[in-house]
Amino acid sequence: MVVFAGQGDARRSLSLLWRAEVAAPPRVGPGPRPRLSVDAIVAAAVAIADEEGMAALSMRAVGERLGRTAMALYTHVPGKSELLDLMYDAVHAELPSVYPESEPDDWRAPLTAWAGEVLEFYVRHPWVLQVSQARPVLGPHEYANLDTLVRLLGATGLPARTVRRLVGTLFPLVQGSARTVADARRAARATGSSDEEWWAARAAALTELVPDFAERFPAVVRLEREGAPDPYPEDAEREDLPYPEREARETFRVGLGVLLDGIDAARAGQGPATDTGRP
Amino acid sequence: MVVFAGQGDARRSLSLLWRAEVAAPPRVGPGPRPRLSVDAIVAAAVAIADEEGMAALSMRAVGERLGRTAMALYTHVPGKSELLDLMYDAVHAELPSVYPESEPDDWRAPLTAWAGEVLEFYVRHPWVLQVSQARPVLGPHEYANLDTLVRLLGATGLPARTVRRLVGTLFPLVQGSARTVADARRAARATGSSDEEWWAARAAALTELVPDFAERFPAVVRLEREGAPDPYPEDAEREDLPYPEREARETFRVGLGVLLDGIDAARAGQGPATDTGRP
DNA sequence: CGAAGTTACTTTACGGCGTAAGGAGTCGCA
DNA sequence: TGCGACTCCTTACGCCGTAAAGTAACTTCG
Repeated sequence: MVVFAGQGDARRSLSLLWRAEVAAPPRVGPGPRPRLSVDAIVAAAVAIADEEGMAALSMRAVGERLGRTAMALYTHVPGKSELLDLMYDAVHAELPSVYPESEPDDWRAPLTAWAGEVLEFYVRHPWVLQVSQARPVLGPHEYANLDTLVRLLGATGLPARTVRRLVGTLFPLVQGSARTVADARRAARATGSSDEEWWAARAAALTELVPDFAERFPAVVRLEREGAPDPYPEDAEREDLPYPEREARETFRVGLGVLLDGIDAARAGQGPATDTGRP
Repeated sequence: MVVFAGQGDARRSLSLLWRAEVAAPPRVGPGPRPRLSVDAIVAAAVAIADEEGMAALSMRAVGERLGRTAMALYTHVPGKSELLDLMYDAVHAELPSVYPESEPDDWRAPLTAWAGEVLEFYVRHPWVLQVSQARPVLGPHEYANLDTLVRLLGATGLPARTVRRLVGTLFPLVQGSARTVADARRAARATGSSDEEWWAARAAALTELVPDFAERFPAVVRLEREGAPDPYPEDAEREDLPYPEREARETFRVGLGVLLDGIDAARAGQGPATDTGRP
């Protein structure tokens, strides 16, 4: 009728994402009372993805969990990819937005806390790392988290251009670590022995098929021999964790520390590496 | 018959991955001459993934491209996931292993070159970033690339433990940037205007549905206003590239630079952030 | 030289997936 | 009271990975 023609798709997705913000008419009109809701669908889908992984997430599975058929979902949600967007944004609501500074002008502690919080978040919901971000989701809770990070990075005093680029650096770092931690945790859950068997079979076959491995990849072999040892005293608090996960978390700590050191260097010099205008 | 019972799976996968190394009997025996080969199958699969993306990669599609049926592949390859492993390792053969130093003891230039090379590699084969690494592939070319990185990092003089952790930091960084560059490039290919339309519809719907966006996410809004401008003189060489890709590449450069600055700091101090043993 | 055995590939089929199309039942309102 | 809007269900289509069984090509052995 009026001018809105054609853009229905973007509007539909976005109004679902921001549905809490839009004043919800308190349900009138004809038709049977709905026994399903967007929130219930999203919650069921998230539960499946959390418990059984992304591969087990199907429209039929979500419907079954709610005691409905798969097709019933399509009344409330345009399709699976939009449902994924909704799941993605919904879980991001778990992330806090306030990170106290331990002392005035302390940007490092809040940033570290933010990264740690996001790491735990990804480990709780590893499927989030598999949601394609080819086109951004643009939901409220993702924006809130982004806003938080930008605010914390702003405290470094670095120019907006640099902040923008550090955002694009911090996210992959945390995500990469989260993937490793999540994998370590999954491997630890897998019957314990069966996973070791897998590795044993793999290693045996490798040494048999590639007897000259050590000569061909000396650096890797040396690293595996020298790089792995002694859990650090600091991790005593975490002694409950299995070794691979401790390793992964330590990698995260070190990587983040190095990056923050680099930010510090950029701050001090106002940026040999960040300001690209040569003198 | 003999002792090898049970472990056939790992052996099968690994001997396929390392098949070039294993002395190939020059084909004798009965039966029709094979018109298909592992290499041909892997090449066809890689071509499909490169050209049409991971979603278009199906056993039927690979078979069709080779003028065979899908089931014909199963004579040469155990299944789709093993084929993915083979594709993954095959393309890694493109990565060089020698990165010259510009001057003696220069670890920074080779590392930067390595990261750049790997970035271009991921941009050429973005589907590689979608191959699940829950269990490592353990192929020869992946090992070669890993060995190269470890060697280059070894030149920093940092202890093996730290090197090990930096490996786990550098890969996600490059992969994250590669994802962004690849997305930017794909967006640029998509008819040009249609992608802008998508954004326009999105933005219009957003401002309509969330009129108080600027008040709720002030940091994000400020960043978008201030962080985006002026392409740098250094990028003149790249003036051919569309703006989003230039942005993504600049993010990569800056992020990597900051991380290398952090490594430099760790080297200088032998590590406030990397050596975790408190004094 | 022919039968037997091995191998490469095809055909058919099964149970999954996302979702289009159409039908059945429930409710508010004219 | 009945119309129209609405929720949910049934059925069906064309994809997917791959198991099972059949066919034809080829070497080897009797």
